Amino acid sequence: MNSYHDTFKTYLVKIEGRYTDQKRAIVDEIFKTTKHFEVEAFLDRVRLRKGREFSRATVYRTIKQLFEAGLIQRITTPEGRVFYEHNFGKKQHDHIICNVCGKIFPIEEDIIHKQIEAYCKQIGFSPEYRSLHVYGKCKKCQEK
Amino acid sequence: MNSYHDTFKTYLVKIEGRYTDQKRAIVDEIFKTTKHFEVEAFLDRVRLRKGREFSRATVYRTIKQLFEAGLIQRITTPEGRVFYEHNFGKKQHDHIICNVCGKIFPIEEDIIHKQIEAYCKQIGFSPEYRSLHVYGKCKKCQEK
DNA sequence: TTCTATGCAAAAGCTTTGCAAATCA
DNA sequence: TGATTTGCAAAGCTTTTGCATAGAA
Repeated sequence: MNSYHDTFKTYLVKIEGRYTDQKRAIVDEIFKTTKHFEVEAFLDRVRLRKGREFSRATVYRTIKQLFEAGLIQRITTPEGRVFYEHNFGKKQHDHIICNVCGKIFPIEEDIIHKQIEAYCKQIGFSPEYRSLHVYGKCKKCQEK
Repeated sequence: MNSYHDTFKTYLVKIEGRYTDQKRAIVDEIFKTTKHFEVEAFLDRVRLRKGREFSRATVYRTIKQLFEAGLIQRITTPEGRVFYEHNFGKKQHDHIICNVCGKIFPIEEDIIHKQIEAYCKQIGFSPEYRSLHVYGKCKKCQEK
Protein backbone atom coordinates (compact mmCIF):
# COMPACT_ATOMS: atom_id res chain seq x y z
CA MET A 1 0.00 0.00 0.00
CA ASN A 2 2.66 2.48 -0.85
CA SER A 3 1.97 3.78 -4.33
CA TYR A 4 -0.77 5.94 -5.69
CA HIS A 5 -1.96 3.02 -7.77
CA ASP A 6 -2.41 0.90 -4.67
CA THR A 7 -4.15 3.68 -2.83
CA PHE A 8 -6.53 4.23 -5.69
CA LYS A 9 -7.13 0.52 -6.07
CA THR A 10 -8.06 0.24 -2.42
CA TYR A 11 -10.54 3.05 -2.86
CA LEU A 12 -12.00 1.39 -5.94
CA VAL A 13 -12.43 -1.88 -4.10
CA LYS A 14 -14.25 -0.04 -1.36
CA ILE A 15 -16.73 1.60 -3.72
CA GLU A 16 -16.95 -1.51 -5.90
CA GLY A 17 -15.38 0.25 -8.84
CA ARG A 18 -13.05 -1.19 -11.46
CA TYR A 19 -9.54 -0.28 -12.38
CA THR A 20 -9.63 0.10 -16.13
CA ASP A 21 -6.84 0.80 -18.60
CA GLN A 22 -8.03 4.36 -19.01
CA LYS A 23 -8.02 5.02 -15.29
CA ARG A 24 -4.56 3.55 -14.96
CA ALA A 25 -3.24 5.72 -17.77
CA ILE A 26 -4.86 8.86 -16.34
CA VAL A 27 -3.52 8.16 -12.86
CA ASP A 28 -0.07 7.54 -14.30
CA GLU A 29 -0.11 10.78 -16.17
CA ILE A 30 -1.29 12.78 -13.17
CA PHE A 31 1.28 11.41 -10.78
CA LYS A 32 4.24 11.26 -13.09
CA THR A 33 4.04 14.74 -14.55
CA THR A 34 3.21 18.29 -13.70
CA LYS A 35 1.75 18.83 -10.30
CA HIS A 36 -0.84 21.43 -11.12
CA PHE A 37 -3.18 21.02 -14.02
CA GLU A 38 -6.44 22.18 -15.50
CA VAL A 39 -8.75 19.52 -16.84
CA GLU A 40 -8.89 20.63 -20.48
CA ALA A 41 -5.12 20.99 -20.73
CA PHE A 42 -4.68 17.65 -19.05
CA LEU A 43 -7.07 16.07 -21.51
CA ASP A 44 -4.96 17.31 -24.40
CA ARG A 45 -1.82 16.01 -22.77
CA VAL A 46 -3.12 12.59 -21.93
CA ARG A 47 -4.40 12.20 -25.47
CA LEU A 48 -1.06 13.24 -26.87
CA ARG A 49 1.07 11.13 -24.59
CA LYS A 50 -0.88 7.95 -24.40
CA GLY A 51 -1.29 7.81 -28.11
CA ARG A 52 -4.99 7.12 -28.18
CA GLU A 53 -8.37 8.59 -27.54
CA PHE A 54 -9.54 9.37 -24.07
CA SER A 55 -12.99 10.76 -23.79
CA ARG A 56 -13.56 13.97 -21.94
CA ALA A 57 -16.21 12.24 -19.86
CA THR A 58 -13.86 9.52 -18.68
CA VAL A 59 -11.22 12.04 -17.68
CA TYR A 60 -13.76 14.03 -15.71
CA ARG A 61 -15.12 10.89 -14.10
CA THR A 62 -11.70 9.60 -13.12
CA ILE A 63 -10.63 12.94 -11.72
CA LYS A 64 -13.78 12.97 -9.65
CA GLN A 65 -12.99 9.55 -8.25
CA LEU A 66 -9.43 10.54 -7.46
CA PHE A 67 -10.75 13.60 -5.68
CA GLU A 68 -13.18 11.50 -3.68
CA ALA A 69 -10.40 9.07 -2.89
CA GLY A 70 -8.43 11.99 -1.47
CA LEU A 71 -5.56 11.50 -3.91
CA ILE A 72 -5.91 14.87 -5.57
CA GLN A 73 -7.14 18.20 -4.37
CA ARG A 74 -8.99 20.94 -6.15
CA ILE A 75 -7.74 24.52 -6.24
CA THR A 76 -10.16 27.21 -7.31
CA THR A 77 -8.83 30.69 -7.97
CA PRO A 78 -10.91 33.74 -7.11
CA GLU A 79 -11.31 34.20 -10.87
CA GLY A 80 -12.97 30.83 -11.06
CA ARG A 81 -10.27 28.75 -12.72
CA VAL A 82 -10.11 25.20 -11.42
CA PHE A 83 -6.84 23.36 -10.94
CA TYR A 84 -6.09 19.95 -9.57
CA GLU A 85 -2.95 18.63 -8.03
CA HIS A 86 -1.97 15.40 -6.44
CA ASN A 87 -1.48 15.11 -2.72
CA PHE A 88 0.61 12.03 -2.75
CA GLY A 89 3.25 12.13 -0.06
CA LYS A 90 2.28 15.62 0.96
CA LYS A 91 0.60 16.89 4.04
CA GLN A 92 -0.24 20.45 3.25
CA HIS A 93 -2.57 22.13 0.83
CA ASP A 94 -1.45 25.72 0.71
CA HIS A 95 -0.33 27.81 -2.20
CA ILE A 96 1.12 31.10 -3.19
CA ILE A 97 0.09 32.04 -6.70
CA CYS A 98 1.62 34.70 -8.90
CA ASN A 99 -1.00 36.76 -10.72
CA VAL A 100 1.49 37.65 -13.44
CA CYS A 101 3.23 34.45 -14.48
CA GLY A 102 0.76 32.02 -12.91
CA LYS A 103 3.44 30.09 -11.09
CA ILE A 104 2.34 28.26 -7.97
CA PHE A 105 4.59 28.05 -4.92
CA PRO A 106 3.89 25.68 -2.05
CA ILE A 107 3.86 26.92 1.52
CA GLU A 108 6.09 24.79 3.67
CA GLU A 109 5.70 26.70 6.88
CA ASP A 110 4.51 24.45 9.64
CA ILE A 111 4.00 27.32 12.01
CA ILE A 112 1.15 28.68 9.91
CA HIS A 113 -0.61 25.34 9.93
CA LYS A 114 -0.24 24.95 13.65
CA GLN A 115 -1.61 28.42 14.22
CA ILE A 116 -4.68 27.61 12.17
CA GLU A 117 -5.25 24.36 14.00
CA ALA A 118 -4.87 26.09 17.33
CA TYR A 119 -7.48 28.64 16.33
CA CYS A 120 -9.92 25.91 15.27
CA LYS A 121 -9.45 24.12 18.55
CA GLN A 122 -10.08 27.33 20.39
CA ILE A 123 -13.51 27.79 18.81
CA GLY A 124 -14.35 24.08 18.95
CA PHE A 125 -14.18 23.54 15.20
CA SER A 126 -12.97 20.22 13.87
CA PRO A 127 -11.04 20.88 10.63
CA GLU A 128 -11.10 18.33 7.82
CA TYR A 129 -9.77 20.20 4.84
CA ARG A 130 -7.86 23.43 4.51
CA SER A 131 -7.09 25.66 1.60
CA LEU A 132 -4.87 28.70 1.86
CA HIS A 133 -4.19 30.67 -1.28
CA VAL A 134 -2.17 33.83 -1.45
CA TYR A 135 -2.23 35.80 -4.69
CA GLY A 136 0.21 38.50 -5.66
CA LYS A 137 3.43 39.04 -7.50
CA CYS A 138 6.38 36.72 -7.28
CA LYS A 139 9.97 37.89 -6.91
CA LYS A 140 10.84 37.52 -10.58
CA CYS A 141 7.76 39.32 -11.80
CA GLN A 142 8.40 42.19 -9.43
CA GLU A 143 11.84 42.64 -10.89
CA LYS A 144 10.59 42.84 -14.46
CA MET B 1 -16.23 59.06 1.38
CA ASN B 2 -17.40 56.92 4.21
CA SER B 3 -20.17 54.75 2.91
CA TYR B 4 -20.20 51.89 0.47
CA HIS B 5 -22.33 54.00 -1.85
CA ASP B 6 -19.67 56.69 -1.94
CA THR B 7 -16.90 54.20 -2.49
CA PHE B 8 -18.77 52.60 -5.35
CA LYS B 9 -19.63 55.98 -6.83
CA THR B 10 -15.96 56.96 -6.84
CA TYR B 11 -15.13 53.76 -8.64
CA LEU B 12 -17.87 54.36 -11.19
CA VAL B 13 -16.62 57.88 -11.84
CA LYS B 14 -13.17 56.46 -12.42
CA ILE B 15 -14.32 53.92 -14.99
CA GLU B 16 -16.87 56.34 -16.48
CA GLY B 17 -19.77 54.23 -15.35
CA ARG B 18 -23.16 55.37 -14.20
CA TYR B 19 -24.93 54.87 -10.90
CA THR B 20 -28.36 53.61 -11.84
CA ASP B 21 -31.38 52.80 -9.71
CA GLN B 22 -30.75 49.11 -10.16
CA LYS B 23 -27.15 49.35 -9.03
CA ARG B 24 -28.17 51.40 -6.01
CA ALA B 25 -30.79 48.85 -5.05
CA ILE B 26 -28.40 45.94 -5.49
CA VAL B 27 -25.68 47.63 -3.47
CA ASP B 28 -28.18 48.45 -0.75
CA GLU B 29 -29.34 44.88 -0.56
CA ILE B 30 -25.81 43.49 -0.43
CA PHE B 31 -24.59 45.78 2.31
CA LYS B 32 -27.69 45.87 4.43
CA THR B 33 -28.37 42.18 4.66
CA THR B 34 -26.70 38.80 4.86
CA LYS B 35 -22.98 38.86 4.55
CA HIS B 36 -22.48 35.74 2.45
CA PHE B 37 -24.56 35.09 -0.60
CA GLU B 38 -24.75 33.11 -3.79
CA VAL B 39 -25.79 34.95 -6.91
CA GLU B 40 -28.96 33.04 -7.73
CA ALA B 41 -30.26 33.22 -4.19
CA PHE B 42 -29.42 36.89 -4.08
CA LEU B 43 -31.28 37.45 -7.34
CA ASP B 44 -34.40 35.92 -5.84
CA ARG B 45 -34.06 38.05 -2.76
CA VAL B 46 -33.49 41.33 -4.50
CA ARG B 47 -36.48 40.67 -6.74
CA LEU B 48 -38.63 39.86 -3.75
CA ARG B 49 -37.51 42.76 -1.60
CA LYS B 50 -37.31 45.55 -4.07
CA GLY B 51 -40.67 44.74 -5.48
CA ARG B 52 -39.73 44.81 -9.11
CA GLU B 53 -37.86 43.00 -11.82
CA PHE B 54 -34.11 42.90 -11.82
CA SER B 55 -32.56 41.09 -14.70
CA ARG B 56 -30.08 38.31 -14.02
CA ALA B 57 -27.62 40.04 -16.34
CA THR B 58 -27.74 43.31 -14.41
CA VAL B 59 -27.17 41.54 -11.12
CA TYR B 60 -24.18 39.69 -12.53
CA ARG B 61 -22.81 42.85 -14.10
CA THR B 62 -23.19 44.87 -10.92
CA ILE B 63 -21.60 42.16 -8.79
CA LYS B 64 -18.70 42.11 -11.20
CA GLN B 65 -18.23 45.84 -10.86
CA LEU B 66 -18.39 45.65 -7.09
CA PHE B 67 -15.79 42.92 -7.18
CA GLU B 68 -13.54 45.01 -9.39
CA ALA B 69 -14.09 47.98 -7.13
CA GLY B 70 -12.84 45.85 -4.26
CA LEU B 71 -16.08 46.20 -2.32
CA ILE B 72 -16.93 42.53 -2.32
CA GLN B 73 -14.84 39.40 -2.42
CA ARG B 74 -15.46 36.05 -4.02
CA ILE B 75 -15.29 32.82 -2.04
CA THR B 76 -15.08 29.59 -4.01
CA THR B 77 -15.48 26.33 -2.16
CA PRO B 78 -13.52 23.24 -3.18
CA GLU B 79 -16.84 21.87 -4.44
CA GLY B 80 -17.11 24.78 -6.82
CA ARG B 81 -19.83 26.83 -5.18
CA VAL B 82 -19.30 30.55 -5.48
CA PHE B 83 -20.16 32.97 -2.72
CA TYR B 84 -19.71 36.68 -2.41
CA GLU B 85 -19.45 38.82 0.64
CA HIS B 86 -18.85 42.44 1.27
CA ASN B 87 -15.56 43.68 2.60
CA PHE B 88 -16.78 46.97 3.89
CA GLY B 89 -15.09 47.91 7.11
CA LYS B 90 -13.30 44.60 7.32
CA LYS B 91 -9.67 43.74 6.98
CA GLN B 92 -9.62 40.00 6.75
CA HIS B 93 -10.75 37.49 4.18
CA ASP B 94 -10.56 34.17 5.93
CA HIS B 95 -13.28 31.69 6.70
CA ILE B 96 -14.08 28.55 8.53
CA ILE B 97 -16.89 26.68 6.85
CA CYS B 98 -18.97 23.88 8.31
CA ASN B 99 -19.51 21.04 5.86
CA VAL B 100 -22.66 19.99 7.67
CA CYS B 101 -24.71 23.12 8.27
CA GLY B 102 -22.89 25.37 5.81
CA LYS B 103 -22.35 28.11 8.36
CA ILE B 104 -19.39 30.39 7.73
CA PHE B 105 -17.29 31.68 10.62
CA PRO B 106 -14.79 34.49 10.19
CA ILE B 107 -11.23 34.12 11.39
CA GLU B 108 -10.25 37.04 13.52
CA GLU B 109 -6.82 35.87 14.48
CA ASP B 110 -4.25 38.46 13.56
CA ILE B 111 -1.39 36.17 14.37
CA ILE B 112 -2.22 33.89 11.45
CA HIS B 113 -2.26 36.80 9.03
CA LYS B 114 1.05 38.10 10.30
CA GLN B 115 2.60 34.68 9.95
CA ILE B 116 1.48 34.45 6.35
CA GLU B 117 2.81 37.89 5.57
CA ALA B 118 6.11 37.07 7.18
CA TYR B 119 6.41 33.95 5.06
CA CYS B 120 5.70 35.88 1.86
CA LYS B 121 8.30 38.46 2.77
CA GLN B 122 10.77 35.70 3.40
CA ILE B 123 10.43 34.32 -0.13
CA GLY B 124 10.18 37.74 -1.75
CA PHE B 125 6.53 37.41 -2.68
CA SER B 126 4.34 40.50 -2.66
CA PRO B 127 0.83 39.45 -1.56
CA GLU B 128 -2.22 41.24 -2.94
CA TYR B 129 -5.11 38.98 -2.07
CA ARG B 130 -5.45 36.12 0.36
CA SER B 131 -8.02 33.44 0.85
CA LEU B 132 -7.94 30.99 3.69
CA HIS B 133 -10.73 28.49 3.98
CA VAL B 134 -10.97 25.77 6.55
CA TYR B 135 -13.65 23.13 6.10
CA GLY B 136 -14.85 20.75 8.74
CA LYS B 137 -17.47 20.35 11.40
CA CYS B 138 -18.56 23.12 13.69
CA LYS B 139 -19.12 22.71 17.39
CA LYS B 140 -22.89 22.38 17.14
CA CYS B 141 -22.77 19.83 14.35
CA GLN B 142 -20.27 17.71 16.24
CA GLU B 143 -22.62 17.56 19.19
CA LYS B 144 -25.54 16.35 17.11
C1' DT C 1 -27.81 64.73 -26.84
C1' DT C 2 -24.58 61.36 -26.20
C1' DC C 3 -23.02 57.36 -24.36
C1' DT C 4 -23.67 53.82 -20.83
C1' DA C 5 -26.97 50.47 -18.67
C1' DT C 6 -30.78 47.45 -18.88
C1' DG C 7 -33.43 43.34 -20.21
C1' DC C 8 -34.02 39.65 -22.95
C1' DA C 9 -32.62 35.68 -25.07
C1' DA C 10 -29.03 33.42 -27.13
C1' DA C 11 -24.37 31.83 -26.56
C1' DA C 12 -20.41 30.26 -24.03
C1' DG C 13 -17.72 27.47 -20.83
C1' DC C 14 -17.24 23.85 -18.07
C1' DT C 15 -19.08 19.65 -16.19
C1' DT C 16 -22.43 15.98 -15.85
C1' DT C 17 -25.49 12.44 -17.63
C1' DG C 18 -28.29 8.93 -20.50
C1' DC C 19 -27.64 5.26 -23.34
C1' DA C 20 -25.75 1.48 -26.13
C1' DA C 21 -21.60 -0.99 -26.71
C1' DA C 22 -17.31 -2.53 -24.63
C1' DT C 23 -14.77 -4.21 -20.73
C1' DC C 24 -13.62 -5.83 -16.14
C1' DA C 25 -13.98 -9.25 -12.21
C1' DT D 1 -22.04 -13.93 -17.02
C1' DG D 2 -23.37 -9.78 -14.70
C1' DA D 3 -22.16 -5.27 -13.37
C1' DT D 4 -19.40 -1.29 -14.17
C1' DT D 5 -17.06 1.74 -17.59
C1' DT D 6 -16.47 3.92 -21.81
C1' DG D 7 -17.48 7.18 -25.56
C1' DC D 8 -20.53 10.01 -27.63
C1' DA D 9 -23.68 13.52 -27.79
C1' DA D 10 -27.06 15.86 -25.46
C1' DA D 11 -28.26 18.30 -21.44
C1' DG D 12 -27.30 21.22 -17.27
C1' DC D 13 -25.51 25.09 -14.71
C1' DT D 14 -23.59 29.24 -14.09
C1' DT D 15 -22.00 33.27 -16.26
C1' DT D 16 -21.35 36.27 -20.31
C1' DT D 17 -22.69 38.73 -24.45
C1' DG D 18 -25.18 40.98 -28.59
C1' DC D 19 -28.64 43.98 -29.56
C1' DA D 20 -32.47 47.18 -29.32
C1' DT D 21 -34.46 50.26 -26.03
C1' DA D 22 -34.33 53.00 -21.82
C1' DG D 23 -31.99 56.06 -18.91
C1' DA D 24 -28.04 58.82 -16.71
C1' DA D 25 -25.16 63.02 -17.13
